[in-house]
Parts: sequence; C-alpha cells; structure tokens
Amino acid sequence: MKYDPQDIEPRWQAHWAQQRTFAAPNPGDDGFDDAKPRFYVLDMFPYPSGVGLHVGHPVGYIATDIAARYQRMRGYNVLHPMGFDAFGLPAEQYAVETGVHPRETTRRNIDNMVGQLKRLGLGYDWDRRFSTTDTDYYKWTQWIFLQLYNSWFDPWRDAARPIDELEQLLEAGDLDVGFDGELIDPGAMSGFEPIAGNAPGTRRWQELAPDQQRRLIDEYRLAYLAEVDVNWCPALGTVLANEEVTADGRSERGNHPVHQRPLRQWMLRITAYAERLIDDLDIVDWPEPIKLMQRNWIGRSEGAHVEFPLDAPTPGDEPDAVGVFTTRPDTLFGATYMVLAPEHPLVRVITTAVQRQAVDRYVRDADRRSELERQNEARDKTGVFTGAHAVNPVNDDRIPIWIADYVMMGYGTGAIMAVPAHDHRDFDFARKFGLPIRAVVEPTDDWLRDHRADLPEDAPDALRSAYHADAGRFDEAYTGPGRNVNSANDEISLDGETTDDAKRSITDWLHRKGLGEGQTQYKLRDWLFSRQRYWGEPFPILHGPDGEIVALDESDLAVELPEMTDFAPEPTDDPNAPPRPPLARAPESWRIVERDGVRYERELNTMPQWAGSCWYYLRFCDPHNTERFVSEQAEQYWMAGAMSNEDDDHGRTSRNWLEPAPSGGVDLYVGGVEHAVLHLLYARFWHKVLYDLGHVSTPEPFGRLFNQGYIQAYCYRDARGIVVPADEVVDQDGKPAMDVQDQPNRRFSHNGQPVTQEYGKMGKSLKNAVNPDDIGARFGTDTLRLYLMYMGPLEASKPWNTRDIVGVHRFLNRVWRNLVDEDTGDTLVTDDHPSADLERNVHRTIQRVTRQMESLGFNVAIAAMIELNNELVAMDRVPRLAAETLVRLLAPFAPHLAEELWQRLGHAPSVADADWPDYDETMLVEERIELPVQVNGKLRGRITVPADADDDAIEAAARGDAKVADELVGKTVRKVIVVKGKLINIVAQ
RNA sequence: GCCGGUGUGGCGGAAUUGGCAGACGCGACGGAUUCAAAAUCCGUUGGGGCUAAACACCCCGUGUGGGUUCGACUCCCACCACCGGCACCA
Repeated sequence: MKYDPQDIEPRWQAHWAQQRTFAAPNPGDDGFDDAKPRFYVLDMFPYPSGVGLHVGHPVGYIATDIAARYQRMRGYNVLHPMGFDAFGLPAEQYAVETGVHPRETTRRNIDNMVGQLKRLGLGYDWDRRFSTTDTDYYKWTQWIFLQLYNSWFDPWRDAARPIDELEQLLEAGDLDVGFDGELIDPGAMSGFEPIAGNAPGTRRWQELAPDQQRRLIDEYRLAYLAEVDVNWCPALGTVLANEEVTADGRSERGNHPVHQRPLRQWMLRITAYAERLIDDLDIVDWPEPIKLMQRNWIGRSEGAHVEFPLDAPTPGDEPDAVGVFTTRPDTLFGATYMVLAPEHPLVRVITTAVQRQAVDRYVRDADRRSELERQNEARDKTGVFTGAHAVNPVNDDRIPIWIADYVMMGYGTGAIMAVPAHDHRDFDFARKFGLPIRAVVEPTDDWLRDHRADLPEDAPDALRSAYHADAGRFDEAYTGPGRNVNSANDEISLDGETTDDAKRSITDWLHRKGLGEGQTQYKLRDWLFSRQRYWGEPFPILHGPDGEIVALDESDLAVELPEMTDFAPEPTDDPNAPPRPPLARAPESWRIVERDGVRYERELNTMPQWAGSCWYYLRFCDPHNTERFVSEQAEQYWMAGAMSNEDDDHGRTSRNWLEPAPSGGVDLYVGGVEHAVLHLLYARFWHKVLYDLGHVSTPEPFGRLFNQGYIQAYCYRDARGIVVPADEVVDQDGKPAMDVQDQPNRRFSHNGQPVTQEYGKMGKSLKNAVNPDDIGARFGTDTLRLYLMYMGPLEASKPWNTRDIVGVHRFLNRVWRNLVDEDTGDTLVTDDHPSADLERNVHRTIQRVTRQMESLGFNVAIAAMIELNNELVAMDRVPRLAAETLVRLLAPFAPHLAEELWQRLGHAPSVADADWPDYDETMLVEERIELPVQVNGKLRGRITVPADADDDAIEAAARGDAKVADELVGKTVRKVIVVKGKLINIVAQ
C-alpha cells in the first residue's frame, strides 16, 4: 500500500463536494454558528481564458486555501468563495473570428477552469460561485450604476447624497448657483472676496429655465455624459484604453493609427473622492508600496491658485486674467513668463495679429499628435510667443505669455506661471528662448559650487552674487528649499523666510488681496466608463428624441444583452463620423423602447470590464439574493472585520495577516500587484459611494491586502531570437532543460540548433507555461501545492524548477511511510508516551508552524514540518501525539493526504473540521541549554549550562572552557556581556 | 529623470528582527541495499589555509566602500547592479 495520490486525491475531492464540507452558512441559515468568530478571505477572481491555468496562477489561490483551512480549524466561520470576471475582450474577439457567441465561449472556459481549480483541492464554497456575465449578477451592476447616476457629491459633507436632495436644497434656496455653474452656500458668503477677473455673484435656482435646471443637475451626478478626448481607432471602430495604444500612437491590436478625438462618453466622478481615497489608505492594512502607488496615481499637490491679470483688455465676456495652479507660490517673485497649453481657450483670444500665424501652426501641430506621443517625445522644449502679456501680481512686472506643449490642458488650469530659476522645465524653456531667469530662493553653497557651469569664481560669496545677478549662468534650476531673496514689494517681503514660511505668507497675502488662494490639486481624472463593445454590461439608460437622458427604474432591470450574431466593431474611415457600437445593430425590438408614445433609444455603449469586479466581493456574501445586491445582514456579518478602535500597530515589526481586518472589509485579499491602481482604486471608489448612500457598512472594501509574487521560468531563444517551446529544449547530454537548468556548464539546444537561456514571467508568450494538471498527474496535487508554497516567500517572485519538486514529494512519501505499513496498510502508531525530546519537539513544531501561518511564511512552516517528520523516520512506530499533530499541521497544505491519514488514524472525516493543535509553553523549556561563547565578538567556544543559570554562573562556565581560557591568557577582561538564553561575549585586551 | 523594491553557497531559500550565518529542500560527491536500475536509506557538501588523511585548529565570507556597536545579513551614510511603478502633473 504505497502512497498513491492518484487514488487518494479524487476520492477526497468527491467527498468534499458531496459533504459540502466548505459551504459557509450565512447568519440565519441552517448550521450557522453565531458563537464563532468570522473571517473573509478572498482571491482576485480570474478571467476565464481559453488556455486555462498555468502553475503560476494558483499560487495565490493555494495560499488563501491554506489560510482558509487553517482558520476553519481554528474555529472561524470562513467565507472563501470563487467566481469569474468574464466580460471582456478575448471572448468577444474570439466571437468575431469564429462566430461562436461569447456566452458559449465563456461557459466553456469557466467549466474548464472550475475543473482545474477543483483538481487543485481548493476548498471554496462552490455554492457561492457566479460569473459577472450572469444576468442575476449584472442586474445589480446596473443597479449600482443607477445609484451613481442618481447621486451627487456634496462637498460640504464630503459625501455622496441622493440627487433629489440637491434639487431640494436649490429649490429651498439653501444653495445658489454661481455663473460658472458652481454651487454656492449663501450662508458661507460673508468674507468672500471675488478673485480678480471672475464675475462675482450668484443666481437663484428659480431664475434658471427648466432646461438649464436639468443640465445643472446633470452636471453634478456621479455618473454623467461628457465630451472628452479619447483614443479613437477608426480602423477598429472603437475607443481604446491608454494601455491598448503603443508608444508611437498605434493600436496594439492590428497596428492601426489612433488619434485623440472628443466623444460624448459616460464618465464617473471618481475625482470627487480623490481626497478620501488618499486619506483612507491610512486605515487599511495594505503593503506600503501599493499604498504609495495609489497615492502617486491620485497625485495630491498642495499649492495655490493665482490670478495673473492680462495687460490688455479682452473683448466681451472673455476673462481678463489667467489663472494658474502652482505648488511653489513662494517663488512668485521669480515668475518671468507664463505658458498656456496649446488647447487653452484663451489662446485664440489673446494672440496678437503678428503672432497669429505662428501660434495657429503650433496649435495645429500639437493637436495632430496624441497626448501619448507628446509625452513620449524627446524633452526638447518647443513653444511660440502669443504676443500677449500678463502682469505678475506681486511686482507688476509685465511678463510674456507663451504657448508650449509641455503644459497640459488636463491638469490644473492648463496654464502655468514659469519660474525658470527654480523649475527644471521652465529653466530649459527659458534657456532655449532667451527668457529671463530670476533667482528668488537661496541655494546651498555646495549646490552653487556643483552647478556653477563655466563661472571661474569659486568663493561662495562670489558665486552667490553671480547667482543673484543671473541664475541662468548656472547649469540647472535650483528646486530645493531655501531662504527667499529678491521677494519684496511695497506691502510684503518674503526675503529671509524659509520656503515653507514663504508659501504660507504669500498665500495669505494673495487671499487678502483677492488675487488667489490656497488650493489642492489632484492628478486623478474622472473615469471614462463607456466602451464600444458588445460583451459588457448594457447601461440602464434611454435617450429621448430631444437628447434627454432617462434612467431606468430598478424594476426595469436587468437590461439584458440582445441576441446577436455579428459582434464585429464597425470600422470607419471618416474620423468625424460618430462611432457605431455593435449594439447599434441590435434588433429594433431591443434598441427602441416606447413609452407614452415617445420612442427612446437605449444607450448603445457598454460598461468597461472593471465594472463587474468593482463589487463582486459584496455579492459573494449573499450571491443568490433576488431582492437586493446583498442583504444588510450578510454584508454586515461578513464585511465587519474587527472594526476596533484599537491603536495602530506602531512598533510592530511583523503583522498578523490572519486577524480580522481592523478597518472592516474583506479580512484578507490576495492578488497580484498589477491591479494596484486600476481594480483596487475603482472598487474603493464604488464602495465609498455605496457607503455614503447607506448600502454598505464599512468605508473600505478590502481591509487587508497581500500581493503574491509571480512564478518565473526560463525561456529559450534560437539564433534568430525566436522563442522556442521550453519543454522541447535539451542540454548537451540530451536531458530535458527543465531538469538541469541551474547546473553549471550546460549548453542547450532545440531540434539540434543551439538556443540561449533567458528568464522571465511564466506565460504563453515565452512558451514556458507549465500546466498544473501535468504536474498533478506526475506527482499529485498535494505535491504541487506544497512545492508552490515551499519555493520561497509568498510575496517574492521566484523561478519554477521542475527538478526541485521531488524534494516535497519525498517528504509526503516519507510521512506516509512513517505512519502506514506499505505491505499491510496498517497504521504504524503506538499509544506509548513519546520521549521527552520528541514531545518537546512536537510542541516546538506546533509553535513554529503556527507563528509562520500568521505571517503567511508557508515555506518556513513546511520546513518545520519536514524537520519533525525526519525525526520520525527511524521509529518503528510513531507515538500517537506526534502522528496526529503532524497530520493536522499538514492538513491545510496537503489536504488529501491529511484526510486519508486522519481517517486511517481512526478519526471520522473530515480533518478539515479537526481542531488546530495547541502547544504548551511549559513543554518548550529545556533543562540545560547550549550557549555560544564569544571573545571580542568572535566565536571561541560553547558551554552547556542549566537554563536558569544566572549571569555569574554563565560567566564562570565560560571562563572554564579550555579554548576560551586560552584566548584570555595575558589579557585583561574589560567587560562581560551575557544575553539570557542567547550567548555570552567577553571583551578583553 | 523621480519614486519604490531586491541583492546571502552551484540553485530555491532560512536566520526568533542587533546575538552561533547558510535551517529546510534541490543538485553534487561518497557509501549501503540491488544481478542491475529506479525507489529507499546513511554520510559529506560556503571559500581558503594547515594536514599523508581524518580529527582538531586558523583565516576569509551575506552586492561594493565607509560608519555606529562588546557584537551587524539586520541600524546609519555613500555607491553599484537588477526588477517594478510613474513619467514635462507646474
């Protein structure tokens, strides 16, 4: 009776399925135990691709499975579900090529993938499985869209509210409307000083025409239609995400030209949440690098808005000042020119007749190049003078206004004040066009010396006066902090102030003078939410004959995708023709909705793939609910986290990933880093809206996040640089390359042709994917699981080495042979009491493994189990304590083998329900311990002393050691350091 | 360019967070078992020196160079290499 995973594994998988071992009851369900603590552990659910999984994919799934099984054994109610994010391009592309409906492809791929996941022995609650493409699911995705559409963001409360309440506030006069459409709280008007150039004043809601009222309301919705610049690919007939456009402005698929064009698209007002999305990163327990990536992506900058009056009058309603945002208001006295983005609306207003031709040409050129192109071009500065001037409000200097494409319309006001002395970009530009460079911040002496260019002086004072006279003689801009100089007018002087103080002083002054005010800017843009695709969620929106937008009622949901056979996007050669999404060809019975005799057309775009993944973690709490997207009870139960107000973990060096999340939300969310700023940001945004509207109970969706590393693998290229299949490569002895990769002096070949070895992420494109089913067939799934966890730390990327698998396979074999007689099949267990040494080791192993579980240090936990098992090898019969402990420790990692042994040890299934073993602290102490002895920090000997020996006794024992005594001959002992239980160090001269 | 991460034997990695560097596994070498092989079991395995050999002993060693400390893979400073993110964001 040898260890035979091919027999054991399918049997226990069938057992778990029949017994519904991993089904998690909700509060109120049969079998629900309210006394237990709860834990929600979740994987980033996959897109069900046609090629199936390779061994890199399930690393995270196996890790969460181990965590979930461990938590169950520790007595938690564990929610551990799996589903599929199945809308998206690949199924649609496949449909275009083959005519097979995406629904069919998706169903097939999901079935295939579920089979693979089950063969990995993953203990999911499969009763909760769904796909984002299920009508029952996307009905609620549409419902959440309606929540967004029917809400506005109240800046005073810093939260979303129902849109009706905005109308009520305006109706009641609690809010007025500014001339730019901004909302104004009349109660807060006192002390308001209008910024120069803006027409002050407000209008009452009642003064607006009904049409104006409707448009105003629409402008405040969290989901809104707007004309935005998109990447439009005429040949493919669709907009593309930035990620789908290559650096040279062509489509990744098909290499067709792509250009920017304005299109009316659905947008989501994620920018309203910029501040909360940054601030609340402080309450979640995520890896710092991921938090940082989100912070950088959202891009908060503190600074000031400053108005620069134009020096010549402008016609009609046109503004007579240029507003800029700056993070360095302290350098305002050094602003020697201004730059507008080429698209800035003021350009056509202020350009003088003399400059018009040059400006027009520049604007046209800039327009033709996509934003992407502009960003990727060499940083050589270009620009044109408009002929117009503005006035620097602090010193009344008349400064020229240029246009240049290094200023982006999409950030701030699309215009900047240029301070060439203290900004690299402005410095380059000023140098190139001969604009003045005025120093207003004092650099350090070192900086002056390092950047003096060809100045002969080297005395600090001489350099300093040269810098004050003309900062352009130095070789770059000084962008660091320092004390201000040259910064005074009749009313205010910043001279001598530090950068931080100067920022505050000048901002106060600007505010008092009505010239500007402190401002916070974000890089984050609103989220473009329309796609010209078939395989996505339809919008619950109708368009009326006069262009009015009608949102459907909840009772109209779901808006199902119409049956179609042709999913191809419509190519168009006319860059100005409006795109016709595939749904434009849907049957009229779907497309047209008649209400009260009026013909409405459905919105023909669909939602982007991210929509479904923005809330799936909520649906898992209550996946079959037909009344709500999730019941309040289920949501409050599973998403509660620890919700403690306990102190943060300052000073804690290693975290416990398996405690309920302090902020609430999913307790442990595991996935790759690639979603750091996309899915993870979008989902947080949706969650916060649902939170504001009272639909969920926690401010954050994912309390704890863990990023697992990638599996890498060698790949091979032939002489032409073409990748060849890695499993066909052999070395000079004809051995498969995969078995000898790291042995020195190997030469590899493919079909007799020499190939070179490289290293990269495992996947289809490098032809180095390893199928988990193949490894399972050779070694068993338990071995594969164990190997993937044993390779190294979970968060690290690490190389796949087929050769190494035998190590853990031998371990499992040895466990089997230690406990089962291979001839008779009897268990080799004795009820005799274990030796004191073995007993202590059992307890020590429990301690080591348990500690490693908390830090997800599975590789080290496995090493501890191997050590314990190695001790059992020499025994004829293993004491029951050791056997049962080992089996239970192993259960989360190699669940099939553990189930089999647990049963053979005389227990009823399932070991998944067994208790995690406890260890006894008192069992861990040894009577005598060995201590290393150092002399002057170098190891010179070892002593064995009673564990409770005091410092003097230890020192005496150390001096008694022959080698130590030798070392000390002729030396005077200066100091003796005894570290309890660790070592003793004697300092002598 | 800016930001972040990682550097430990032939390979994957460990080190109770400032206390015996290299746990555990792979590979390699030697041996046992076997007609033989596979499988299994036992032993050795960071580099160098000394030694006929073993034991013992000595020196060096965690990317590089400095520093703090009785003591540094761990802390500080400077640098190098690789990986990742952002990239004219004012």
